Amino acid sequence: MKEGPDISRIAALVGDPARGNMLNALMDGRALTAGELAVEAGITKQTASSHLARLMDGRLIEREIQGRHHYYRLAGREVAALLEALMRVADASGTGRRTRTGPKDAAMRKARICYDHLAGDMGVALFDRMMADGWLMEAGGKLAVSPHGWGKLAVIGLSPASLPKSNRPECRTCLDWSVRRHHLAGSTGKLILDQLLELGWAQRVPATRVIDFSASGEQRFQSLIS
Amino acid sequence: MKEGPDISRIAALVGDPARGNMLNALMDGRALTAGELAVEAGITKQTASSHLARLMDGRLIEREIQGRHHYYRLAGREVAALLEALMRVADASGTGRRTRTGPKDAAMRKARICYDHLAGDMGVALFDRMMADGWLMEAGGKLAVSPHGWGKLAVIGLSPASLPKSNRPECRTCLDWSVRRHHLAGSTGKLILDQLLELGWAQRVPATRVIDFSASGEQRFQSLIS
DNA sequence: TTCATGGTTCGATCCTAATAGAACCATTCA
DNA sequence: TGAATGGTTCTATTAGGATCGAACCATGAA
Repeated sequence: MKEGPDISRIAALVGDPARGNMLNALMDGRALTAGELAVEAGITKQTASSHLARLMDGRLIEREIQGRHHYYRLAGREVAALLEALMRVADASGTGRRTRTGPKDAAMRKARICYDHLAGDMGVALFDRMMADGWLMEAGGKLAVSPHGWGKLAVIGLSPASLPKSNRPECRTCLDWSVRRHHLAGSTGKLILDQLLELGWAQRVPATRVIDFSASGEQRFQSLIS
Repeated sequence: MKEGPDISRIAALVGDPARGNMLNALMDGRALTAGELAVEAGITKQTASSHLARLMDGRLIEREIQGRHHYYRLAGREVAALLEALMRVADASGTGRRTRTGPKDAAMRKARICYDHLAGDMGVALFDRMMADGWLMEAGGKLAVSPHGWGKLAVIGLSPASLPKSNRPECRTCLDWSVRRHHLAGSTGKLILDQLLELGWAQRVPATRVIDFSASGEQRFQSLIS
């Protein structure tokens, strides 16, 4: 009776601290090399290689080989969503025992990248506004940006033509780890974040998932959603 | 460097097959005794007791003691959501290697209980209809049943007075493991499922999470959402 | 070719944690 | 009170897997 449900097979993969660190490092959607991931996890490259092979086997990550560099990335949104769900439970579980919320932690709660879209307080605030003001609409069982919504998004230079041609859902919701409410994911979520960075309203803090808004950028963002 | 992110601490708890089986058994929202969980996991009661202590420590489950019986249940919706997220990834990961979808599996995909609300094809179909036909509305940043929605729900004997007095969110969405789209959770989700069982349109299949609709029950359910 | 760099494979070691036997505690019932 | 049942604690055993040293393979540069 060593079979068990498949959920344990997956959970055990994330359950090792070294692999957890690796997956965490990949949460910003970028692809990292095996060596970088080894450093990230604080282990030697041999050990890292073994872990990466197991993660590949479990289809949690994907590999892209370029020359002698092997780049690894998360296998998809489902995996990112799983990691956020874990953080949410870990956050609830950890309260009361060691809630040492450092300064970087505060920045993470305010605004961060979640796979490829905006999360944290500001991500949730944006989504709230979109829902309350009818930026989104129901179309064929799926959620999409309404004409009114596109009118608003035109302010930051976006139009329906900006959407990539793919079968990826236009709008999705993603449950926020820190705020515990939904924010916007899907291709529109990615589109908006990309544009915020493009406009210089905010920038990524290297080696973290933090999104740092400039003073004027945050001001403009606030006026956009008010 | 044996610290690692907290996500690994939680994932490792689910990562053991015995604990995974236990949590899986608790996914139907009921509370089970330590002995029942031991049988469910195929281990002795001593071992089960040790596992349950660890799950308690990680705040994944809660205990309620009644006489000599110790009842365990999932600690909350977040935990149930985590397990569904795991199933979703496990499902995607497992395809291609052993997709032995048995008959019970088909029933699970059609209709099942997810913590305390309806999931599967029928749960998603209900939620789609609710969204498309304006059964829900935005109120103070939260989702709630609209007057029109209550009119529809009156058909199965529900009214706003049916809602329990609690601070639990009235409506929430839960990402469906099998269909990979949202279905309705929250107190309204529980309310509806309870009523469907009460009316005899469907019943639970013992020892599983399957919800079995009667022929006439399914027919009436379909006419409700069409 | 030769050397340096980035990754993987192999083998040996070591440590954690899952497991069950035995004993113990608490509650219910006769 | 004593017997039966449900759970927990303690202990020793055992197995799986995380780890790294060493060797090996592939790519790119000199």
